[in-house]
Amino acid sequence: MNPENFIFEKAQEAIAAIYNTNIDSKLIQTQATRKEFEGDITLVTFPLLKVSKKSPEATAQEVGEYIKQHSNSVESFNVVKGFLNIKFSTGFWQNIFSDIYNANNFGQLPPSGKTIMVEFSSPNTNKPLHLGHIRNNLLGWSVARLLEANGHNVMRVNLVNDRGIHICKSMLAWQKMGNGETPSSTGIKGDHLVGKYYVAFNDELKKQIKELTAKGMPNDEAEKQAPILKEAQAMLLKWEQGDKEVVDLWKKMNGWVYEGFDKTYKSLGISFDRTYYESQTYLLGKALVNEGLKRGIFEQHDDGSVWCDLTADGLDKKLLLRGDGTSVYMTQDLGTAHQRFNTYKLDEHIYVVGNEQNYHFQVLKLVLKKLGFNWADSIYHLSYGMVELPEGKMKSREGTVVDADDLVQDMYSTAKETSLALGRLDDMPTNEQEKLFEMIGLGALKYFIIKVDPKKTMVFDPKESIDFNGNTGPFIQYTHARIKSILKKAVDQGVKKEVVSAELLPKEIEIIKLLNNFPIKIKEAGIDHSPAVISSYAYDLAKEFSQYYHDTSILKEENVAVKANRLALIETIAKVLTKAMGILGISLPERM
RNA sequence: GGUUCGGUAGCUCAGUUGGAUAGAGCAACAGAUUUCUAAUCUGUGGGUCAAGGGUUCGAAUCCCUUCCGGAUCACCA
Repeated sequence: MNPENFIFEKAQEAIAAIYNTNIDSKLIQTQATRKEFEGDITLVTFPLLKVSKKSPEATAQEVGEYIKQHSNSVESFNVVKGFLNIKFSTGFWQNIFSDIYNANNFGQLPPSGKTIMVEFSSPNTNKPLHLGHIRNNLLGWSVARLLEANGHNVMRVNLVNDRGIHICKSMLAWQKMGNGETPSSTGIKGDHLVGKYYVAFNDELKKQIKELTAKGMPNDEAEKQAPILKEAQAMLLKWEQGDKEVVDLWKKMNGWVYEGFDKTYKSLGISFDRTYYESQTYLLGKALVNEGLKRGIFEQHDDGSVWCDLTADGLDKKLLLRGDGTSVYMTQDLGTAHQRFNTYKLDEHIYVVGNEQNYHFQVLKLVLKKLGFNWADSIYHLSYGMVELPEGKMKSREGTVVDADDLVQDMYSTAKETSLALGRLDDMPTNEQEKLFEMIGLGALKYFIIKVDPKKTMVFDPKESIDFNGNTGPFIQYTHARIKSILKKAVDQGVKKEVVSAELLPKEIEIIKLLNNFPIKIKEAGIDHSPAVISSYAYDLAKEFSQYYHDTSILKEENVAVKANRLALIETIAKVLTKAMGILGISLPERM
């Protein structure tokens, strides 16, 4: 029995008995008792005054007395202003503790039967991943884990933007000045090599624009007339016509990029159930639009282009098909959403995409709704803010973009340095050490990013994120490792661990409360799609343990029963921490 | 300008359906340790919750206005 449920029932019972009336269950408001007062849970009596027709204090007193008399789980109660603080008996907490200790896979909610698709990452194949992508990937990944903990069947998908003018830019630059360079001939990672030529293209473009304006051409005209841009556009046309030479080059260079991406994903601990490519999906949605046009939902302009009028909904008119019949971004997204909901019978579809596309998703849902698809309401845009550096925004032009691979490497090096300096890993084989440094470095990075509310613009300070103290991933990892080590020692000593009916310290009750909250937190976080809830929970739990351990050196305890109880408690903490760390993606290798 | 999301300690961030004296970490200062891993723990200082008004027993939280910042408003994706 949960404390909340208990009070909920008892309070209703009490009010029915004392005031002879049934009240709306919404009026029963509980909260955890604040630390400065005695008690475990608090009933707020202000909403009850209408029924009791008495002062807050008197009402609290009456309800408290009733509950105390009619339950042996309540040890005592006190009244402060309008707040009724109730303290449970030790036995009550022991029961809860015992239930959690014996539960299998605590924190894993029962199967919901729902299938949820999470689309995230969605890179372009013309340049390597950077810090912004990292936020996207980490969010997508942990939301997927979180939803799995909620019992849903989750599909992780990636939609790679592998076509379009920007890809042709890299291709053209490589053709012109690449001298046949390949990742293997240069030793450069494929995505970085292609990115290099994307930059080269832009440099050349800038140069040509400058030359044209020097000859007297207006700037905006020059931007359109630059020969290299014309060439890129011609290349795109050739690609669309299936020109063999262009398509082969496209395949070759994209192949390099995919190899590079695979490495980056692997280093982040991320994978997908399915990868979609825009080159294969960009024609989807046309039929949908044409059907909508036939049904009079959309309108056609004189040039043949098709639009959806959303002005009645406070938005603008949105283009769905160009005059020449070719599709735009929106067309494709309409089509892929339709296809995915049909194929996989999705109950929900989450898109992890930056907040610069808020408008796009607003329109997407609205247009689908207009087409009569009720599942449009099951689309959720998990929108996240930009990542900035302490010195300001990242700007590719100024070279202040933080590259994903560099960052992961940096985190690894720092983790290694710090860990080795402590000199406790001397007996660990080198390959295990490497694995460990990876997870610590990555744990720092992941936790630092996930703990921030997604919709906020965040500042990423590399120095702060690799701190190992305080509210950080490594602190949680370390605490977890510490508990494991204590438990191992206990096993070596042949000490028992079991839940026994011993007296509980206040700190222990606090920990049991926290543990008991875990499934509630999972559910709450799942509804909001917010893994940040889990990160702060994990930190609280780790911190509680640290304080607890500091106060009660467990292995030194002489009373056998108390010792067994304490070991059972910290084993439960480890269990919950393991689950939480799994959701955050910061689990350590077993050995540690 | 329209739409939209933010603004909480010096810095980075929490803050539950509106509840009691708004919390962590970092940084600063002062302490603790016969421990399993000190990557720890305790304490101190630090706040006009952007500003003003409203709703009510009660507001960082809900409503309105203003100020500041981001994003967006393409036949790009």
